[in-house]
Amino acid sequence: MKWSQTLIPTLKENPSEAEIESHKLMIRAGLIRRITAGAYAYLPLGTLVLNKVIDIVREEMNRGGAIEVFLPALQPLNLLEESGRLNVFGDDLITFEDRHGKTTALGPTHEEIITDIVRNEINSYRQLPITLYQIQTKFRDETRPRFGVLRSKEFIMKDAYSFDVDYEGLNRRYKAMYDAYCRIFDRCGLDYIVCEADSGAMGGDVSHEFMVPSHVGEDLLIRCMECGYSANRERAEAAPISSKNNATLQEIKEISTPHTHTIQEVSNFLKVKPDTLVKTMIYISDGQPVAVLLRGDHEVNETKLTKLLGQEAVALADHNTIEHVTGARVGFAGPVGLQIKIIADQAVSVLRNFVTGANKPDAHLLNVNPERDFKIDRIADIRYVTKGDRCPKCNHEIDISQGIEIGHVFKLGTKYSDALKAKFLDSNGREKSMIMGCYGIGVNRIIAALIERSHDENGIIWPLSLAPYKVIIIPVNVNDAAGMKMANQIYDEIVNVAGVEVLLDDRDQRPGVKFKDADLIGIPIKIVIGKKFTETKELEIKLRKSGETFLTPPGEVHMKIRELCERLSKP
RNA sequence: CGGGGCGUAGCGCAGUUUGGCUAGCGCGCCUGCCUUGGGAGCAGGAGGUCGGAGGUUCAAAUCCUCUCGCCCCGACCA
Repeated sequence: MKWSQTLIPTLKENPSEAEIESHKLMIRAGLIRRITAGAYAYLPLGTLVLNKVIDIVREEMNRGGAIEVFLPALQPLNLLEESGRLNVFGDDLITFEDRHGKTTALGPTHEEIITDIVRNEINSYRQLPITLYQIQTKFRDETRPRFGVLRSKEFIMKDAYSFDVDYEGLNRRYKAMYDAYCRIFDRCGLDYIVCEADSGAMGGDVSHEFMVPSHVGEDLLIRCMECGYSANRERAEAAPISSKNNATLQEIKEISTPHTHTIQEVSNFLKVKPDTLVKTMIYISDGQPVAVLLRGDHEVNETKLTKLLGQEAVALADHNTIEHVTGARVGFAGPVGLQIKIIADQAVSVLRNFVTGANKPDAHLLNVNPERDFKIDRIADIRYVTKGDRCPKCNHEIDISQGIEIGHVFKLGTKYSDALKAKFLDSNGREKSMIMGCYGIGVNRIIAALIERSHDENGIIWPLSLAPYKVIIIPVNVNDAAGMKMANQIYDEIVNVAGVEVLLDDRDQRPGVKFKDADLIGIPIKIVIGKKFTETKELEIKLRKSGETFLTPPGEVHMKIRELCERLSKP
């Protein structure tokens, strides 16, 4: 492609709309333009990169045994009602009314659609297993689109769904997809971490997230640098806190604490650290209030709590219920004297002589101790891991960092096949629910995540596999006939080499402009026809990433390019 | 949805507090000259309903009311 023939609108200055590097660079390099909040247009360069990613995803999904389909973005509400997810998605769902008054949604994901197809078309174990996937635009009315294509209202996703006759089959399918994901991200040149994740609103039991470590990531990664344990925030566990606390039990004492509602206020008022306080939170589970005890510096993990209580969801009790149950305003609840079930976090169970609310207005209790002063009904891990916690596997100190989620694989089990009655007859003629898995990749996010990890002060640094063009030819002076002739000759040669896309910067611009632009758009290999060519008839080949430079006679250029491409495509 | 900020030329911004504007600056764009190894120089030029609507005033980018859009923090988020 010749630069003058395409549209690559580069910008010298940073756009005011962008906050993070990848977003700034995608705009400056002319990959994307914002059309409205959370929706971006891909310009020619961005489209080329997008297609590179899609090609890789498609190849590896096919290799992993998945079969491509293409589902509609328009979805009827009744299927979402049937699966019970209409409420789950709530306001995130983008809907509209058609001319007949029927409400239709723009698909946020496609479990229901694919399950509907499969339940209609597959009836026998003989037709299973099967994994179907598509690459489609998804729509979610994000409360706050952010960071360019990292969180947008409209985004491209590769989503795959597997259907098996049993869990052994699901495990094989899961492994095949997991492996395909590794190949995809490897080929994209991404550094990624696989971490255990909770399956969240998707349902199901086991799941893994593929994360790219980045300080702009919106997810927290809990990792052990010693043994490799990694999990997301919802899922991560900490090693139990040692119970070797031999402190003598002190006498319980009530103390006046006017207007101290929060842990911080109590902590300041009593001049004690938050980790010697215990907070008592009243939750509603199955319609009944339960008390949840946490150390003052810890936060409740509602995902763990929900699972522990065996509920679909739990919620904090409202103020009236709290006052009714505890006899005091919010902020003064404590376990002593409570008539409801008490669940204590493991970290609380090993504390001695701690401070709690007194279940009276403006009062707290000092030197509270379990067993002596109240009874714990259940001890469990119900909190988020925090700094200072230790690895549950090897007890090394845990590391907490941020990451961008680029892929997620779930074992769904029968959540959707039960809800939507996707059943088959097994070899004994018995009807069974299909065992499902689902597997997603954020295609746009791969691009943004890659740029976050691979850029310098001059611009993007593409890996060969995603580069919109592998080679850029820069004739330093387009008015120099000999140089231009050579540029065109080299262009013709390389353009015919399979798989080596080349861009010829034929603009009548000063060399500085062309060099800056070439660096900005991140083309891996640069061929410069300038001073050296005039002097010695040699061409200069320079690598974007390392800055390495080679001088090559024109006759050997295409061999050299081949060689460099081979070298650069190795990890 | 709560809190904060911003809408002035394609992009980045000044001017708004204290009304006087025929609205300015840098980049980009167009023409010519000159220049050609890291975002050159000179000269000339085009480009604006100051987000929109209404109001106050002799006079509004500037003050008031409403409205639309965008960004940031939070809440939210397979």
